[in-house]
Amino acid sequence: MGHQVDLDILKRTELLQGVPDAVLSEFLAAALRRRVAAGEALINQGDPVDAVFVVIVGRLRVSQTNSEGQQIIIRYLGPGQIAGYSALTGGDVHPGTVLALEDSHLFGWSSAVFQELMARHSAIAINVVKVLGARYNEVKIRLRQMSTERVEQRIASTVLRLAEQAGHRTARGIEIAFPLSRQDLAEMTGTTLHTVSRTLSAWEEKGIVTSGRRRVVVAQADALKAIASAEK
Amino acid sequence: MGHQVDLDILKRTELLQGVPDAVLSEFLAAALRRRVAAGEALINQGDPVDAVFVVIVGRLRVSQTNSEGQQIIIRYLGPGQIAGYSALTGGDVHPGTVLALEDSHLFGWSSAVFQELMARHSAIAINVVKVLGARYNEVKIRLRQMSTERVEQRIASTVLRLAEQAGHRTARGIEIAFPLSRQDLAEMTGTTLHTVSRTLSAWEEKGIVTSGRRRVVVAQADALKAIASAEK
DNA sequence: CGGACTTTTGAAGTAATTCAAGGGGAGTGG
DNA sequence: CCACTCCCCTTGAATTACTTCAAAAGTCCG
Repeated sequence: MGHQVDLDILKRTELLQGVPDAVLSEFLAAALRRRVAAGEALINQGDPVDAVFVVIVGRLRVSQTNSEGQQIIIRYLGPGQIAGYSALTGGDVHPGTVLALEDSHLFGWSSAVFQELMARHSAIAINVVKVLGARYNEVKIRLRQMSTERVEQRIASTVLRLAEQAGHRTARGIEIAFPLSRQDLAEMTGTTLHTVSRTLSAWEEKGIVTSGRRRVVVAQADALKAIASAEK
Repeated sequence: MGHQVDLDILKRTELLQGVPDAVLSEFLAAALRRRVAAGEALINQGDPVDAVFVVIVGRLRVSQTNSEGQQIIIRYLGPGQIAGYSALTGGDVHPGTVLALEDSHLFGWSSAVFQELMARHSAIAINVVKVLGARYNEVKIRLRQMSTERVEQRIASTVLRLAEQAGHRTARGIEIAFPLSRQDLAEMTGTTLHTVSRTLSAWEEKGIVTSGRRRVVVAQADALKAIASAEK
């Protein structure tokens, strides 16, 4: 892979967009490359923080597990996105697990290196502020949804969000581009796989979605929007 | 208020700690002062973002309301803490409301001024990253609690957290230093005031807490910890 | 002391979980 | 190529944690 190609990739990440080429070169020089096979963890919850990563190719899932072993899915990561924020914010252990769903390729920087780069280039720190602010707002909205909405609404918003983020137009509707089980949806919406299954079955009967083994296709996005906003 | 006194105040805020005096003077020179009376809003949800604030004196509550008018409490703010992040992260409207619970006094900076100061002093941007990272982690933990824990556990963790953040030792135990209604606790834990009332009554019977009109005193913090971690 | 707000508690109702059992699809190995 | 096995999904039935509805009893403040 050529230097210029790598620069172009970095330039499109949320972390480094709008940064001058000279600075990008510096980042590239300091970057370590990391490959993770599908099913392997890039970061394990509780691990000491040593580096921050940017996804180049692949898809990963960020989750958090409590002491009883119950897990929730925080978010999915795709190309251009940051994994392992704690190296930026000064945490000492990773608060969650980052698992590769597909074979993935990432650039990374050790905490110390990144902290130093961030101190020297405030544009980078400001990018981090923007990205973290966006994540913070997203999670606050999910918290509000968990507090005030019923399961069906939450599943509807979640499916819609995933269709937007990772949707793929097909003849039958918008297909979510990665394998998504009932259990996964349950861990995103704070319910059980049984309830998700019943809900999807009901929607399927009405023609709102088509779904199968780890696969969800949204046929009528507006119907889902109506459900999500409690217009029942 | 003297210049040096103001500097000492700024120095202790989460936003400006560890920053050289010269830079602090610059911030002070650019700061606007704002007073908000108890019961008044500093920021209203949906308002265009124009400034960011730091609490000097007082206590405020950050909440978010959905389209049905249901409200959740995101957090409480005390001296040294930031109100109105969106001016830092580049949002265009405020995602929540910040209401003064007591007469409060704040320093503020317009978005443009702060963005400029942050660009010139990466130490500030790095402080913001740290603070945002901490908030992000807190909200993720609350999201996990909302997803995986029952109401009683959530009320227990919330009361414990508040006792830690704003606790005041008294003869009867740790008293939460500000007025806290059943409704407030309900909006923090995603339940109803009825359930909170029943829960507190049950705890009171066991001697774990004492509580009254908008007042909560934790008598047995370890018992609450046991409940919070599902050791029943 | 009136009146507004907060809290309490019972009773009924319900959304969602838990328990339980079975079915189906995809991959594997004989 | 078929049978076996592992996942994942589905669906009923019973249970329950929590909400909703309703009414009354404090408590604080002007």
